[in-house]
Amino acid sequence: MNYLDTLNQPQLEAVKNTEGPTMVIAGAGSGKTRVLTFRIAYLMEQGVDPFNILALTFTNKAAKEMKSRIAKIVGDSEAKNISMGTFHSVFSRILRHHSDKLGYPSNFTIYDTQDSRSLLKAIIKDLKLDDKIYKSAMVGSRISSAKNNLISAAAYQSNTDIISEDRQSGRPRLFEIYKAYEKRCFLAGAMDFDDLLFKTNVLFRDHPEILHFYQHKFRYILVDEYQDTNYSQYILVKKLAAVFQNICVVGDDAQSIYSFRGANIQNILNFKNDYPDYKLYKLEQNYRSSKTIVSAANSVIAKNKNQIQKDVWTDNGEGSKIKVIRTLTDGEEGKTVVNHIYETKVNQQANNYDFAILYRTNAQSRAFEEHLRKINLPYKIYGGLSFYQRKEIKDLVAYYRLTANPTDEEALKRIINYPKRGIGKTSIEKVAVCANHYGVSLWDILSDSQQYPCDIPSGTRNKMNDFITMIESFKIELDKKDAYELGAHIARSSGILKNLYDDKSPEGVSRYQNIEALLTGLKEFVENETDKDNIYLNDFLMDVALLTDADDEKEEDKDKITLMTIHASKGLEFKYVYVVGLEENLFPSQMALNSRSELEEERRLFYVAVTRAEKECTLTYATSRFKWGNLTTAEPSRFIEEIDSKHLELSGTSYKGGGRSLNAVNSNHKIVGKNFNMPKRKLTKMSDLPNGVKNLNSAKLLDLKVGYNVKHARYGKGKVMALEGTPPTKATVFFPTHGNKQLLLKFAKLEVLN
DNA sequence: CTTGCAATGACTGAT
DNA sequence: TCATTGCAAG
Repeated sequence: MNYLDTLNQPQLEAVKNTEGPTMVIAGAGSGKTRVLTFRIAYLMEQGVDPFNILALTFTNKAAKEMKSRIAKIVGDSEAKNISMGTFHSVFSRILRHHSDKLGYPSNFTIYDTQDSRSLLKAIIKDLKLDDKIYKSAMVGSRISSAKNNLISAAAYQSNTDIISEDRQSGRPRLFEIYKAYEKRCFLAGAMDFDDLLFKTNVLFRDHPEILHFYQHKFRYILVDEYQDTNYSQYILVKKLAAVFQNICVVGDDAQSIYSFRGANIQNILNFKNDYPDYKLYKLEQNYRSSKTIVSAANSVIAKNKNQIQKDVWTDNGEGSKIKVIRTLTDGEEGKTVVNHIYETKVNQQANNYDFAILYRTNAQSRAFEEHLRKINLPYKIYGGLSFYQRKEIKDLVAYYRLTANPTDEEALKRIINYPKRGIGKTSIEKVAVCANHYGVSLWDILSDSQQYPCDIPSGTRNKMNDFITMIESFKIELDKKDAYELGAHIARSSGILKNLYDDKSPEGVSRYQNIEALLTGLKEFVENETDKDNIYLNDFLMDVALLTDADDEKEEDKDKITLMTIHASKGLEFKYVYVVGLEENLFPSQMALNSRSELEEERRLFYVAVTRAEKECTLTYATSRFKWGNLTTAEPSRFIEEIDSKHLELSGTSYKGGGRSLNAVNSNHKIVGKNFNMPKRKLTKMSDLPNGVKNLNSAKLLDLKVGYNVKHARYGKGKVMALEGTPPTKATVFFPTHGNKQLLLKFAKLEVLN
C-alpha cells in the first residue's frame, strides 16, 4: 500500500502541496509527525535532492526517528543527506564551517548552562559586585533573553529602555557583566547555547555570500513545533527561506509552552503577515486519545483567550473518565500512583512503556521513584541531572575539551586541580587576574610565562608546567589516535580513573562505572560512524554539549515506566498518563500567577499533559507536601475545576479490591473524599537498597510465578515454590544444592530463566 | 593547600 | 531535603 493512502484529506494536502509558504496547524495527536515525515519523503520522490532539504525539529531524538522513518520510504543512503536536527545542532555545524569568519576556532567549545553560570559568577566577583543582587541565574537569563532577541552587549548598553529597566531593578551595571561575558566567551573560544543561534545570525548578517549559499542549499525548509521558536530562530528561518519561500511550518498554538526561554507565540500567529499568499492546513482529527480525553482537554484550553480557532475531534471510543485522586501527602501520592500503575499493568496486561508520570517540576520525581523501586517496577527518569551533567563525566569531558581547545576557560578551571595536584584557589585567582590584565586566556598565562609574567611561587609554577605539558601531550594525539583511544588514554593519564578507582564508597564505585560507560559510549561512537575512516575526539565533542538523555536511549531502557516533566513530554504519547501534583502554586506554578499570559501558558502546559494520554488519564494532588524540608499545605489546582465535570470520575472504582475507601468528588468537583487506607508495610528507605537493585530485571521479577526456574548469584539454579505479597516481595525457592531458601526479591537479584 | 564541618539558599521549565 | 559555599584549623 502506498504510504500516502494512509493519510486523511487535510494531511494529504499538507503533504502534496510542496511549493510556497505553508502553515500546518496540528492539534494534539493529529498525526503531525506523519505529515512532516511523508512530506519530506514525498519531496524526495518528486526528485528533490536531500541536500536541499532542511528540517528543524525540537529534539535530536525526534530528528533521528523521523530520519529513520523517511529512510524506510526512500532508502538509507538518501535519507542521511537531509539536514535534520534541532536548531542548535544544525546551526552549530554550520558555525563550525565558518567560525573563522567570526574570529572563532572551528573547534570552539559549547558552554552549557553550568559553564555559563560559573563564568558569570567569576565576572561578578571580578567586578566586585554583590552576588546577592547580581545573582548568576538572574543575570544569565537576562543575557539569554537579550541574545534571543538579537541584542548584543553593545546594543544592550545603548538601549535606553533596557538600561532603565536594569536601573529600576537595582542592577545598573548588568550591561558591564554582559560585556565582560561576551568578551570572556570570545577569548575562551566558547559559545553558549544562545550564541549558536545568535552567532549564526551574525554570520548571515555580515557575510551575505554565506547566507546566499545556504539560501540556495536549503530550497525546502520545514520547521516543527513552530509555536516554540524565539525571535532569533524566527529570523534565521525567515532569512534562509527568503529566496525560494518553500517554507513549511508545523505547530499548535495551544501547545506553546516555552515562552520562558524566549519562544514567541506571535511567530505562528504572524505567519500570515510574513507570507500573505501562504497556504493553511488544519489537522483537527485526533488519532491518539479517547473522546473523553480530547473533550476534557478542549474544555480546558477553551478558557484561553488568545488562540487560533480549531476544533479537535476524534473517532476513537468514549474511553474511561478522567480520575481525580486526592492524597494527604506527596509520599502517599507516590504510593497511590505506583499501586495504581501496578494494578492497571496486571489487569490490562500493559507494558511498562505504556505508563508515564508527568509532573510540573523535576523535584517531584522522588516520591514516585521511591515507590517504584519498592515494588521493583523499572522506570526511567528524563531530565533532571542528565548523564552528561554528572560531575565525573563533566570532569573527564573537560579534559577532552581543554585538549581540543586550550583556551576553554571553564574546562581549565574545572580540572587544573582535579585530581589534586596542589594548584589551589589562590593560585588560580592570581592567574585569572593576570589574564584579565593582559586580556588573554588563562591558558596563555600558564603556557607562556615569558610573555605574560605573573608572580607565582616557583613550586606552584612547576606544578602548573607539569599540567600544561600533560595537556599538550594529549593535544599531539588529537588527530593521531581515534576518539576512543585518546579518550581512554586521557582518562588513564590524567589520573581520573585511578582517583575514582581508589574511592571504594558506593558513590565512588558508581562514578567509576559512569566513566566506564562514557568510554564505552566513545567506543560505540567510533564504531557506529561508518562514513569516515577515523573518528576523532573533536567529532565527539562537537555535539556532546547538545546531547540529552533522551537522545541516546538504550535498548534496555525501552520497557520502562517514564517519569518526566510535562515540558519534556511534548510530542510523546502513552496509553496511561498520570499528571501529578495538581495543586495551586505548584501547577499552576506560583511564578505564573502574576499575569494572564503566564497563567495561559500554564494552562497550555496542562493541555499538553492531558493530551499525551491515549486510553486513560489520571490526575492527582496532595493536600500537603514537603517543600525545602517542611510540610506545606496545598489547595487543588484550578485546572481540575476547569475540566467539564462530566468527564471526571466523581466517585467509584479507581481501585479494585482491598476494601479501601475511595476518593469521591461531588458534582461541584470539590473533592470531599477521604484518603486511602494504605496497606501497612514497612517502608524501606532508598538508601537501604543495595547498589544496582534498581534496574535488575525487575520487569521479569514482577511476573514471577510459582514453578518458574530462577538463578541466584550464590545458590545457582532453583525453582520457585511459593510467593508472598502482591506484588510478590518474598519467595521460597528450592535449590538442588542448598535446599529451600526464603528470599526477599528486592535483595536476592534473581534471574528469571523461563 | 587541604580537610572537615557549619551555614546557606534553592524548586519552574531546557537546548 | 540536598548540594554547594565559607570558614577555621591542620
